[in-house]
Amino acid sequence: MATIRDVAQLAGVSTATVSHVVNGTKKLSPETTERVLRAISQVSYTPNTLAKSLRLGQTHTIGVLVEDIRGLPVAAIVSGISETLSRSGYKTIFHDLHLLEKLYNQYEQIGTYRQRINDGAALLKSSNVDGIIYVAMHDRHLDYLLNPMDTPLVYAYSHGTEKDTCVTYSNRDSAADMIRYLLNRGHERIAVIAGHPHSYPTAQRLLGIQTAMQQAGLPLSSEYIRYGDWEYESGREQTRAILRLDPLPTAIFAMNDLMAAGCMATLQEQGLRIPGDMAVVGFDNREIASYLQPPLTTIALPTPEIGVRAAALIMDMIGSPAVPPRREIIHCSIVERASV
Amino acid sequence: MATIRDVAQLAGVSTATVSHVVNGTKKLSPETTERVLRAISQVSYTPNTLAKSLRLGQTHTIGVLVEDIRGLPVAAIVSGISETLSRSGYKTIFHDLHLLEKLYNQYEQIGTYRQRINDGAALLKSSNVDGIIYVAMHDRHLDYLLNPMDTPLVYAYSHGTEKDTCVTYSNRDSAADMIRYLLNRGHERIAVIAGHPHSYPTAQRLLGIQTAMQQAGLPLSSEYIRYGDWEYESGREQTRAILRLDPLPTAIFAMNDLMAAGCMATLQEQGLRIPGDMAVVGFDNREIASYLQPPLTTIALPTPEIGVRAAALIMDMIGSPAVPPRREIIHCSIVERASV
DNA sequence: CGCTACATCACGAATCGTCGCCATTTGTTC
DNA sequence: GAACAAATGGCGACGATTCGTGATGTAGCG
Repeated sequence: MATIRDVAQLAGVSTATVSHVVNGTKKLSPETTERVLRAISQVSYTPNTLAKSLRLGQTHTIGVLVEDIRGLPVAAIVSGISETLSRSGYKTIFHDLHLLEKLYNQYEQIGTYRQRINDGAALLKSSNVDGIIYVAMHDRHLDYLLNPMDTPLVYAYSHGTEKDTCVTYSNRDSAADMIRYLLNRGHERIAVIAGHPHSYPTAQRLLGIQTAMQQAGLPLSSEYIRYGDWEYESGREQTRAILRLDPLPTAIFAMNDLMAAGCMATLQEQGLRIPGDMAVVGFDNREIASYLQPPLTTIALPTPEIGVRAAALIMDMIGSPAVPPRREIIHCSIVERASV
Repeated sequence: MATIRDVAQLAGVSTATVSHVVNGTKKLSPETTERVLRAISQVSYTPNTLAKSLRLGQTHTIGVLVEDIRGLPVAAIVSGISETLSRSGYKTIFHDLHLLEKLYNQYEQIGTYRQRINDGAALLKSSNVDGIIYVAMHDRHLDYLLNPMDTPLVYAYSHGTEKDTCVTYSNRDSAADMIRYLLNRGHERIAVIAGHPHSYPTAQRLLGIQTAMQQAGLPLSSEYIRYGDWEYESGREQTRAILRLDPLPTAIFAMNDLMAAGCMATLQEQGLRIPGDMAVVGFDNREIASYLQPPLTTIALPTPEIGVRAAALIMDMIGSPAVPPRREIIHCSIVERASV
């Protein structure tokens, strides 16, 4: 590999001059510039990033710390991050925490979680990244990224604490939007299959649902709210319970597509037609939503946008480290299919 | 940040000695070692990776060049790569080519594909990676990674040329396995919904299917082989065509889960029961397979293993660059569900 | 014409933090 | 006292940037 010295020698100038030509740091006479440029292309010189970084103390590299890339939203967010970063000449160093592994979910080895996260952050820091983006779907790990960072940090999807910069989506407003969508189509008795009762998204979405119902002057009886665990099977169970309600709702809002799928299967087993006898909507817009029969109307997570914004924010923070924390909340959109 | 010089000064030794303690490069007296170690923890010294890499010409970093992280198998492979790499102390620098974008599929801007891929490779090389893993689902871009690499290169999932090192899965044997599986359950008339007629996986899988049928001494009439385009809708179309066959097959083997889903939907619309009237199997084991009614029996891609092996190979190649190209083919397994 | 003043342009050398060759010191043994 | 082993230190190199400075040319002015 050719070095700056080779170029300097060939062009008959000093390395300083070559550096200035490459970086446009100083005005140089046209002839010199020309000569250097020719030399550069002759030996096909590329500046050594390592040397540059060592000297400058900047690597133009962002660490992306990821809960688990196998999580769909995570992959889509990383996609947005990666694109934005590389457009601006930043490199992405990727570290997967593998937090979705069955093993760890089962045993809830909190200590191990914390250790993995902090080790990951340490690894990234030891790679001299200019900033870190933490991408996680679950908020329960958030506390673990504890030690105050000297490196700029942005949370993508998850929230961090009030003092952190984050980019996420709106649980409340999206749920409210969906309710209004159903209301506009004449559904007044709406049952809800919520997620885990104590989880943050469940609470927020419920809030949005209540708000929207109240604004419409409609009651939301607690019998119409059933709690699942985000899994397919719980969608089935809760639907069976809903079918024992009297009067029956005309629409069911499941808080994710998996439970919506379970709901639809149960409904159809009972001989109910969708959307004729019962409308069903979901949340997440996972792949499965478009392949259900009928295709499911649901809420699309703004995953690429989250990535794009997170990348933009981290680059801002590197430019001016003293900016106050920002919290961006991106709106979700409703994907209309055929289940309403 | 503390440097090696700070440690040396505090411990009253030379930087060379500190270096030897840190890297275990030379035998040193226990007292000196002890003293240095204490100094290290006192100033909480961490070797500067950048300086080390510059000096040694090795970054302990692997570039992962990815077709598009939003592709499911790609994400799972990257997951395996990342885990294996970080276990061995390697860092992953990630570059997404975004090749799944609608825009580019529509216009087939070949020039742009090639440019993206080569730019990506150049970017990684300019980051001084020790090796590159190229992860792509489609083989049609393979030619584009043209310029002979001075950097070790492994293809994961896709194949490269004969002279390249790659890790992939077995199309032929897996398809043959699936046929035998059906045969063993008494199905003798098996229809196939293949992918694009000229694609590599289609050809290979067809080969496997023919072999297995021949070995069983059964005919495979060309009428029983229909070509789709890997998409859901084509699964529906080809199933309609299959239903006009006489005699009707007793099982349908779709070459991916999406087409299998379309197939099942059409079958059920026609009042056929699965697996009672017709067995259906797929290929890929995408998420959707487990949520179909009935859950789909299919072939699971060994995606994490591909990643793990690719990572292992690239590390081998860095250790001894002169090893001849290796081609590893990993077996797929059948995931039994309820559609047979 | 001769001298100073001032741009303009390019260079030298130090610096970033680490490692490894080679040399030197110290201690041991015959 | 020579020979040798063990332990440690000095110093340059990796490749690029940057500050201060020197060389050169030109204009202005008495």
